[in-house]
Amino acid sequence: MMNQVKIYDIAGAAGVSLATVSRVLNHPEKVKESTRARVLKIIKEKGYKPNANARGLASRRSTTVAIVVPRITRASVAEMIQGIDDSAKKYGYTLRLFIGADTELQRDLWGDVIASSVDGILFMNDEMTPETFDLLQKTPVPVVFVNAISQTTQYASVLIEYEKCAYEITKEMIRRGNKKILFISTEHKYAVNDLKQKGYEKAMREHDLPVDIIYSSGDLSINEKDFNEYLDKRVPEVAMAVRDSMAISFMNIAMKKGHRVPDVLQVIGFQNTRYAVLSNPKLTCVEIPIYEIGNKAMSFLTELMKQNGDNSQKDKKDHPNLYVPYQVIWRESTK
Amino acid sequence: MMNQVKIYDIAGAAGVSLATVSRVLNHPEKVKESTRARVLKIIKEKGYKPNANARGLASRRSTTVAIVVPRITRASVAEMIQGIDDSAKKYGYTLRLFIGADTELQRDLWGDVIASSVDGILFMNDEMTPETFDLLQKTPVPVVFVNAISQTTQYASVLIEYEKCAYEITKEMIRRGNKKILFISTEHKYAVNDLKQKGYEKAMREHDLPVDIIYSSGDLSINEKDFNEYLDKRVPEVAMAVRDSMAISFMNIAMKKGHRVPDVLQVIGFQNTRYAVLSNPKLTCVEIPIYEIGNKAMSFLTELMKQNGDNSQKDKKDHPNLYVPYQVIWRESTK
DNA sequence: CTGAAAGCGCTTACAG
DNA sequence: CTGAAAGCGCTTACAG
Repeated sequence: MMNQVKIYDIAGAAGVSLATVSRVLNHPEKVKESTRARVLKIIKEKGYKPNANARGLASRRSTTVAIVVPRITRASVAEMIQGIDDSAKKYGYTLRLFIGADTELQRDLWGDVIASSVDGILFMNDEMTPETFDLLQKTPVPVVFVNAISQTTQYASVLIEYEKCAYEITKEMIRRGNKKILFISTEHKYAVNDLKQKGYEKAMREHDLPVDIIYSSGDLSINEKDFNEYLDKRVPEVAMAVRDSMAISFMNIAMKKGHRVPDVLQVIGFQNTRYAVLSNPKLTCVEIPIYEIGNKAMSFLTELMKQNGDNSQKDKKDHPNLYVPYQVIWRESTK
Repeated sequence: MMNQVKIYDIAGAAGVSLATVSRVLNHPEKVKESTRARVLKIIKEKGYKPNANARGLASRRSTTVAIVVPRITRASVAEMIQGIDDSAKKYGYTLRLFIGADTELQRDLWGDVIASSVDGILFMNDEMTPETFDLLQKTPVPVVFVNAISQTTQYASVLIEYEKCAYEITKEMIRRGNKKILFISTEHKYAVNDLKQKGYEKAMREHDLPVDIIYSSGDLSINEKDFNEYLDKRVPEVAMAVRDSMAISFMNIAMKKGHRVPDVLQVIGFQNTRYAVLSNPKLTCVEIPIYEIGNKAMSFLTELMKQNGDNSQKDKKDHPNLYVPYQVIWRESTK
């Protein structure tokens, strides 16, 4: 086991006090050019890195942010984290990862987040029970919602305009002459899926077309059962699902029943995961720029953290939602 | 901004010293039943959580482990992290996430890992340059390789027996009467893919069958080009790819060229991601129990961390690889 | 521009 | 079983 090099070692080797070494790292402009260079050289030679715990404790800034997600295996989470990480690196922040949904948050997880003394929180959970809201209120550091909505203007959200987006693509399919348009959503209520549904319904109603929605599980085998039953009764002209995986699952089952895609049935997904390109035919879908969302959320959080440091007494101001542009990727599952 | 409750507040409210509060949390058996209950009650009421930085600094144990991965968006990483997290929760550990490949490790990232004073490291990177090995050697906390190989017995690896696994499935396809078996690997060298290839080659040679390997990119559009070119020349009876996504991509292209799967061409992937179930036909593949691998790696790491605390002077012992059982999931892409 | 000193919020021998 | 005290490795007013 190595002895890690400490700030004392650097100070000793450079012939200065600890304070100076610390300043070289944290306020370089306050140190004379020549001594700064000398100290820096030794820091490099010895490979010195200040202990994050000690630094965090003394400065009350940990340059660490927490990512809080309900599940890490959700299709979009990994890429979002990649976006967050790239931005975090740019600003010199390090990441802590907390995985858990509402119930875990209630129990202990949020306490762990706070105790870890992060400087800010990226919150990706979409269930906002009153209890969770309460926890958020007691949180001493800024929180940004990432691809989720905060339901209050007190917290910033970074996401796309889901309602508008679903509205527009539905309208476009109507314009192309389709009337029987199915909307496939999740059984479990997610705020963002509700928004998509609202957009779909609005477009359908504006054209006096019948709203047709099924709610299914995130579990593929349950999906298959539900979709089989549905397709035994009728075949829509267009099926639009809140997730790529559900769209593809629906498409595969319809094709097995002999309905040709896109001739008879057209299928549209949401997200543009890799699934969309690996499906056969390739899936048309709304591309959610999830990397961008993560990236932007992190950089916005750095701004809030800066303010939070400057004037912690100032009362919380309202934060608008930040919208990231989306686009539709037309592929083989539509004509 | 809330004032976080400190250990002093608890001590004050309970009418005991800080030391006692601390003991209640860390060595409850050393505290009298009645005072323990009283302190615990107040801790709960006030929602007290010890500051992780301070605790880490004072105890030299942060109950935090680092996950180090080259990319978070790799197909298997999310599920592995889920496995790690579930185990970490059980043992009371918290996670830090460091994303970066070999070059970033060299530059700064490994230094960040060390500075964050984690108690242990879960290392998932598959490039082990001599420089990286050097960094590992200087690391003051235990390291466990997760679904990667350490190339030295000094570090434990948790993974499956890739070579054996590829050997056996190749042999099985030979037994079923196939002779033209293609192996599809990545352009970029990954140690685990080399193992798979070795197993494939061994089986082929044992039966005097010609080894046929193509190396392609992880990028799907480049894949498609490579696979198109290959298929213009010949069609194998079996194609086996190191990743599900490559297998599916190959399968889709072959089908577009009119080769029926599985009648003419059979396809096998590695991993058993969700892609495998969303493909049409559904993909046969070797299931890598990636969740289990993460889970087991974390629990093994806790053991090493315990030892590391007990006797940090003891010299490093050799650690064997820990193998997790795999299985083949036969689906529609084979007959 | 630099150093001595206090303090961040804990834990842990050491006494008693 | 409990408390007073030292110390973990830093940062940051405060003097000079």
